Amino acid sequence: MNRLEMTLLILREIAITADSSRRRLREVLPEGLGEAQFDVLSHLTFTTNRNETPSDLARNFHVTRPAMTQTLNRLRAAGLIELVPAPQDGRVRYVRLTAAGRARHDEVVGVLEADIRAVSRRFSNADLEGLLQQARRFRLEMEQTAELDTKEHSS
Amino acid sequence: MNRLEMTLLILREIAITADSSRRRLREVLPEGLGEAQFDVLSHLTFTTNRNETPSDLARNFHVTRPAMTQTLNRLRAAGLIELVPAPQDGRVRYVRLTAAGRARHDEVVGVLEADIRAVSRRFSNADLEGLLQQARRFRLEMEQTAELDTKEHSS
DNA sequence: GCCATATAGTTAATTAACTTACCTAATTGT
DNA sequence: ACAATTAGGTAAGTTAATTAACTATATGGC
Repeated sequence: MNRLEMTLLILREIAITADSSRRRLREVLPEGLGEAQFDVLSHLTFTTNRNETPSDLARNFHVTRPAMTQTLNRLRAAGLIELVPAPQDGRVRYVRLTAAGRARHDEVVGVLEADIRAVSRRFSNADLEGLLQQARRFRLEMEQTAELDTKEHSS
Repeated sequence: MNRLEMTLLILREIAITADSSRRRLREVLPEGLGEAQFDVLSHLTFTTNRNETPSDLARNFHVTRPAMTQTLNRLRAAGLIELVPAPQDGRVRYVRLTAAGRARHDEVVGVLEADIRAVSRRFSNADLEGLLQQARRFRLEMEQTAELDTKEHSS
């Protein structure tokens, strides 16, 4: 088996795993909280007080700004985030997680934690560390290749 | 960093990588061929002459039968698959890849191959083999945990 | 200072890919 | 022979995305 074939198989495993965890997340999400919304909520819990704007989030998640507007609207309607105006720039709004938003996120994570813990128990510390390192390297190489592609396309 | 945290980070890397490759696929897909359709096409190229039914495919992809009906309808409308009636069972139809379907699939794969090759070149044979093995093991443990969850739910 | 241009955000319309609820036809087990 | 299961499909609705077009604010060159 050559490297091309192995890389294809690695991508397949990654796709299946991502799909599987995605499916589990969907089962656990409460009524009215969609996947895209949870992803943003989750991101915000890691980056509080960084004054992120809707545009920043759109870039971060690789979606268009209207897509992010829609996601943020739903989160705001549910009271899970707030948009506060930026003092220096009248165009800009900062996205802020509310207490309710943080609570809702933590509920979901609480349910998922049991599953993730069950998986983590099957591996040694060293195995997890190795996999994490390799997976991260693989991801970085992928993104670098993707960048080259987009630059080619724009030329 | 404990095992739970490492597992979370691994899942994050996997999610990002899957998303990235998905995005690249979307860029490459020709007008009128959606992701779900390509996935089915791709699956069929690996399993020709196995007499798979729409139900089989729905199970395989973890989607409902109406979802698969829709995907197959589009593929059939584009002439990329055929549904042939099963001789022994009047309810069943077998899904068959057409020559046009195989050709369309191969075109897309041809474009993607350059990218995958670029990534594969950055890794040693041993690294890829190690990552593949670990990624597969991780996937299997995930699926096993997911199975337990669904059984709990049905009891 | 003024205007061209870029940037932030939004609205409207459309699409892909799902879901659930419900229906029909064919098969199977007792 | 007939009740229950299975294969397939229709209809209607949802989520998350897209592109096109709009408004409002900011900025850089002359």
